[in-house]
Amino acid sequence: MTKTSRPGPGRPRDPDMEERVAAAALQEYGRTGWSGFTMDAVARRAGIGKSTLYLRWPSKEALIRYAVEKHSTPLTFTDGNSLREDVTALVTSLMRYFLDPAGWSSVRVAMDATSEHTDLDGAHAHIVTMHREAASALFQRAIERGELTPDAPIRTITEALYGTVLLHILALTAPERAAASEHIDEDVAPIAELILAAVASAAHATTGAPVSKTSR
Amino acid sequence: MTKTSRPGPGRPRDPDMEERVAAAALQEYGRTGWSGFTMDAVARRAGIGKSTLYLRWPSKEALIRYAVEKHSTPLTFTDGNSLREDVTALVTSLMRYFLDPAGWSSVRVAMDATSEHTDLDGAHAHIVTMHREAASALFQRAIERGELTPDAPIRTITEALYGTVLLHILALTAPERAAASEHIDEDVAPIAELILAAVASAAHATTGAPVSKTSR
Amino acid sequence: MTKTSRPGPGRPRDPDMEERVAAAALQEYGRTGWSGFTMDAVARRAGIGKSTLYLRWPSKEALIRYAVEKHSTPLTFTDGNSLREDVTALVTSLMRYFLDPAGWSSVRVAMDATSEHTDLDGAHAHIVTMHREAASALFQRAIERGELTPDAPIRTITEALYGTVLLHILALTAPERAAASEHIDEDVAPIAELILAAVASAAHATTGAPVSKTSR
Amino acid sequence: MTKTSRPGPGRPRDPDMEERVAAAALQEYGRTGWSGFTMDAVARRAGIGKSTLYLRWPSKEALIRYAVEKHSTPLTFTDGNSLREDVTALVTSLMRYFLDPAGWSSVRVAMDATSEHTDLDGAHAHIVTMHREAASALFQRAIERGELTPDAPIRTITEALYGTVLLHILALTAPERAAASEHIDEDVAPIAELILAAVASAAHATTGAPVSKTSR
DNA sequence: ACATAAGCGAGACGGTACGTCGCGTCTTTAA
DNA sequence: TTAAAGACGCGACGTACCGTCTCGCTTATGT
Repeated sequence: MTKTSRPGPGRPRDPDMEERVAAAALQEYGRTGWSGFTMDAVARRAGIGKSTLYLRWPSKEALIRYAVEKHSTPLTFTDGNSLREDVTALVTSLMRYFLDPAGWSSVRVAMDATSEHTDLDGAHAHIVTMHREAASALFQRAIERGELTPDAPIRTITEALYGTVLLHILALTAPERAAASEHIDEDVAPIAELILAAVASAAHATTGAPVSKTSR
Repeated sequence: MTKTSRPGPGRPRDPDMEERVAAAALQEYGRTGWSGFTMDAVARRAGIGKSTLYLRWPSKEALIRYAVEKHSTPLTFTDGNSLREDVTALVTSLMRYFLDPAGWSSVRVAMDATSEHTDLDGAHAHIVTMHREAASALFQRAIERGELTPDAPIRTITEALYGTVLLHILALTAPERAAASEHIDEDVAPIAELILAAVASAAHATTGAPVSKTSR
Repeated sequence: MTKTSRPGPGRPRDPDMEERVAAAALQEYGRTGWSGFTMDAVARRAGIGKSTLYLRWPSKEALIRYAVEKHSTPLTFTDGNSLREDVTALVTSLMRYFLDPAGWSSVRVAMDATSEHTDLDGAHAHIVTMHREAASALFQRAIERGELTPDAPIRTITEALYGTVLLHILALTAPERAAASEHIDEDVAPIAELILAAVASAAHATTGAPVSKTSR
Repeated sequence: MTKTSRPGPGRPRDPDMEERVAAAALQEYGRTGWSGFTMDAVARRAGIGKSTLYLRWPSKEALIRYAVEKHSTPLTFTDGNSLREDVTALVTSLMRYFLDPAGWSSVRVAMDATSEHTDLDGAHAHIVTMHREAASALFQRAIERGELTPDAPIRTITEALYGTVLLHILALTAPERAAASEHIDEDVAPIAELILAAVASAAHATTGAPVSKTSR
């Protein structure tokens, strides 16, 4: 994305700037979406000139991609002692992430990437891979603890976990979404329970080994 | 949206036009997303003048909202004999819908609606309500048939069903998405199974903490 | 320059606008010259959008050319009774013209046209031809009246007349130029006398026929 | 313009550079006029950095002023034996000077100086004074030789001489200008004759109204 | 010899104008 | 009355140049 060559002569690039721009870009994107996301506004908000913007990022798409990638790792994967604990933590963390403008933007960028001619493929792949790997690690630990059979449909379970949270938030009205972060646990509980129920049943269905008494 | 008054004098409105415009709008939106979705391009593709566009729809948002609402009811809710049958049919139908540019556009519009200043709230509400009611009917029938307890967390189950399908498609790469419609059943089966598993577990438990005996 | 086709459908072009723009353009050009002559400023001053500007004139050069051509005919060629009278009137008129921002701009445009890659050739030809024809008519009448021999070096005399006035003004300092229009006759007299002296001598030298007693 | 203090410590300024820059500046200015005369281009052409440019000249105007002043003394004033000889030599020299890009640039700079906010007043004064003094010396010698009365309108004659040459060249088309230097004498002769004729007439008369007996 | 000081090429920086294109509005002719 | 056409004021696009500002390097003088 940015120039990586040795310093050489000439004024060095301002290292703070990329961070300020990324923040400004996410604020603008979160405020109005693609329509209303203008390079002029980002430059104005970040207090820089447009030429500096285009010196680093060749287009609007490249800039929003950079901003999303830079801010898309606030997910805290607590290494808990049980699947229940891990799933609840992940759902909570995910819910917070999707309620945050930056996190929600990453989802919208992933969706916009499904259009052709958007130059957003890289961002899409980055986002998908990042989340997939995080969830895989979680379920892998569950398998190692014996809470999950090795042949469990991990990919589908992951999709169910992420998708349920995503759609739960997508279905909220604007005022509901604004107030949601104050009582996250109430929203998290039923989703986590459903996922755990699905996992338990799936384990039964495919292997017959009960998950109920596995932990501790 | 459109005028319904008596013919009166003057040139009659072109009845085909709204359909042509809706199709053109969805094609344009599906092609490049918000960027690249221009009224000029829609008018050009539909073979009409821009003023005709603004005569019917007051803004870009109104047009895309209209187009999405018009094309967002191809979901066939087969009134089958079992929950398994109904869920499989819904997941299949949903998968096809999301793989279609028009259906996928409705999702993207719902996402764009989460930004303030987009005037897309109406579209968001329409889409959410439509799907929610359809799913509710499905699960209501299951309760009547005794396949589901009346206190099952229908809303969360619905979110899981829709969300899993949505995220499954969102996570596909561009070539995978292009090829997906040829072997839908392979993608549908694991998702349907997981949902049914979750339903089965939930049916055996009370709403509070159905799987709680698993840990501790 | 502007579209000349039949009205047809569509909103007709604002006929007032071209005049407003030409005036604004000359004011801007007169104020700061090429540097500082910006399309944005012209649009702002004329109260129109930039697109309207570019709808009519494809470039900055085309606009200034148009403005200069439109305002470059205020020269009043009085059809007097003697060469002396005509020359004095032309020198006075020319002096006033060159002291006026619009007239002076036409000279500067003609000079800029001598650069390659300026697309100002048309303006140059227009200005030169206009003045040349006007002066030719003046001297032609003098020949018809017998004040000038038919083989007089009209072209050189014309160049001397225009050139002397031009350089007289070019050599003025800024404050002198600002005050010059208040006492034009003092500046005009010696120039007119010199031109007439040159004409008289030239007539002697080439033909021997005295000009002194020709008139009245 | 340049620093004149004692050497002191530090790297001495490159003596060749100012000449290279002046040449580059005149080439750029002659090529496209003010539009297209960019500091970046001058630096590029002269093979130096922009900071070096601004170290010596505080602005674009200062640079072009310097360049014009540096190259504006190629006029050779032959101290001939007669007014005819001197005038012919000056007209020839002037014609060559105005046909040369550098000389012509000095005229254009003088014209641009007539705009306010250009910081070109110094250049304007320099150019005007330089030429005025040269011509004055010429006519002063003629007076000393008795070829001209002491009360001859020297200033107006000078303006006529310079102005006629200037306008002669200004009225040329691009191809004519390109070919003009090959047959200068043909262009010089009529102009010199006209000026000499005017001088001759003026010498025989008093300043007031030398040709006044012609009319009325 | 070695610090000090200035010149120099390079190039990032905050701005602003370029000429293009889309917005939503307006004003016309044609159906 | 509606359709099609297209001019209009506005503002963002991505590019180029302005004049300023660090940089690393070079080339001198003064210890």
